Amino acid sequence: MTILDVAAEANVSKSTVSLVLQGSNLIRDETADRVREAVRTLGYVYNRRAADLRSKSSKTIGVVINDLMNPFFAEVLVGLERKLVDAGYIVLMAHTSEDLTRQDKVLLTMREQHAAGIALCPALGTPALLTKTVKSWGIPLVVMVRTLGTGSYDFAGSNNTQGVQMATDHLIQHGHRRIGFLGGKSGPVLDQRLEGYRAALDKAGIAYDDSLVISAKPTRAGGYETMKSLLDLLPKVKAAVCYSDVVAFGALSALGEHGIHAGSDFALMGFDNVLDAEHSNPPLSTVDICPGELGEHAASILLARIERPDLSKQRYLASPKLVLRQSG
Amino acid sequence: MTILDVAAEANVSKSTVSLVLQGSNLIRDETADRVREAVRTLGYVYNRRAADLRSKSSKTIGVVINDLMNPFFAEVLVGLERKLVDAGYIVLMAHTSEDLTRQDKVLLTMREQHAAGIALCPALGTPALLTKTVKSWGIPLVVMVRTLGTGSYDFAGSNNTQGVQMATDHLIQHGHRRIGFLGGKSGPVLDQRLEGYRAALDKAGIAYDDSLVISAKPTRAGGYETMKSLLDLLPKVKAAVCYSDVVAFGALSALGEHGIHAGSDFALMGFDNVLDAEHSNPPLSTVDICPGELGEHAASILLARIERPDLSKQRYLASPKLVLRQSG
DNA sequence: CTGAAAGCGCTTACAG
DNA sequence: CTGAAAGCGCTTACAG
Repeated sequence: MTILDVAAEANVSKSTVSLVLQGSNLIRDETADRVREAVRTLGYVYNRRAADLRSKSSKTIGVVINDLMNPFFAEVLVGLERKLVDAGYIVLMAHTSEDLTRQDKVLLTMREQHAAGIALCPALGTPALLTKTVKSWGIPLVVMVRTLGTGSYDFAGSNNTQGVQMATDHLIQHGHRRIGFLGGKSGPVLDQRLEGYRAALDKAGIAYDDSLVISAKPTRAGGYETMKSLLDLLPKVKAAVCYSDVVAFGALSALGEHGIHAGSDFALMGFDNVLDAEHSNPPLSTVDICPGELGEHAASILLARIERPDLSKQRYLASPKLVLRQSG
Repeated sequence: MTILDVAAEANVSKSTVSLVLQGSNLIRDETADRVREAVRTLGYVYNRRAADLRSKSSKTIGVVINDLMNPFFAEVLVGLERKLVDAGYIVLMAHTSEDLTRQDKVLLTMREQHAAGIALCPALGTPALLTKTVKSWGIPLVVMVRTLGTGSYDFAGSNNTQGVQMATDHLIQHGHRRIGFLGGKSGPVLDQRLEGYRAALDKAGIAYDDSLVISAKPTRAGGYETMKSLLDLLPKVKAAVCYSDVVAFGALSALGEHGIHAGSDFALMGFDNVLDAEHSNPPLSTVDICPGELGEHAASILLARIERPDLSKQRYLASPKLVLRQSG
């Protein structure tokens, strides 16, 4: 079943069918209607891959995510996907679990599939060079969430330094002087967030104390472990800002286990404002960077780049907003 | 840059290049090496779409998910994707947000893209007929999580009735007679889980009480609302089984707000055993259906169907296991 | 406004 | 074991 069959049914040439299918206005309405009628009666299905091959275009976008288990990335992905589908694209999705080998593999696959563009949340340890590599393939790229060196590439992320500074400030304003920083693994995002933490401390004239900063994977388990360490080592600390909401959820669990009530006994701040933060136990005070919108912006940036490859470097940085709930 | 360039570089015909690229053993090792060398020096990239078009095959699988915001589905997706990628496929992902129109649209797109198979978690309200429709397209289909009528189609899900019965039994064995059922929206899964709830009650000689069953969206917000309703209307009820873990997390939040401690003051059971359940506040007692493995099984079923279209109907039903933590 | 012709980058019988 | 030829289902100048 091809356009040839449709052409025969509608008594036109296959060029005419093709033009109608593309919504061209070169064809008389009457003829176009006849073609569409034929499409319907035959149950013809457009073969987009053949069309893409011939026209050297593509309607698929590759998106590579490294941690879907984290609701933050799930929300980013949903926002991104929605926007892309609405623009007539379909997403080739791959999950790396922070595995660089896997990331290279799926990137190659997306290249073989002739993706029109790639939205990448790079796995930890990704070389900054990757942005140049993808560019050399001729595939538009938008990097998400984690910066990849200081080169020139399209990016959608958040102002991490400012955000964590706001969270830390808030704790300081409520009288806390000894404030923990929990979770996060080495990488650009941790560096930026830690910088915000230190900046807030500096501004308040509080000395930075290494033992208050406990690093771990940005997961619930990581948050749980870091909070337990903090409680064991420094039982007098009564406040902490977390690397992310997910880390904060784990910390909440550890707090609960110790019979400590977040909010009244201990002030805890998250980061991201994932949907779950509104209904955690207790509801989490956090820094809102609108994960879904971040994904939508990434999509817009990529789409713009595809349309006009010579655009100057695009950059979206979510402005953090403090959201105060019960935990801190 | 095509196989013609590679052929020229390696001094062979393009047929030979094609054969080497496909790993055929028809080509002498020496020649094959020369071709691979040419591929490397030229930086040639295989055009899989052209190959797929010509050979009428496809290495993409469509997967449609309706609620990625729910960690259960995220875990299913990750398991599914991992298995598919390892088998040499790449996934075309779409998110429906329970929107039937959107679901129809992405299904059509996947058809136009010539997906080799489709893994579908149907949106609520999907007509049972859909399995036949997709079959009529000639595309292998595996339905996930939610059954779609009683027809003959490949399916991967869990034994919901048995699972909820186990959770309810557990509560009954601990002396509870008035047990709430919280959350869940009308659909096959809710019916099955409710059936397990009633079966456990029946077996224990406890009358079913309509006012203890409170329905709502299967989200944290839904769980929060249903628990608040339960607490307001029936303050003497001290136990509940939830439609899902996510609902239970919301319920935990409402419990906390009322100063009620899950575990000692109120027994709460979840369903799914998502990763988060281990580190909620308090850690959630739940029914484990291994979401990730469910996704892997869905992949295996689909892959088997693609390999052998005439296989008899395949069905995977996760056997639920009780996981007792702090909440109940 | 519509048709005949060439071609996108591959694969696959078919010869040799 | 390797090459010449046809063709997958489309699009796109080019005529008319």
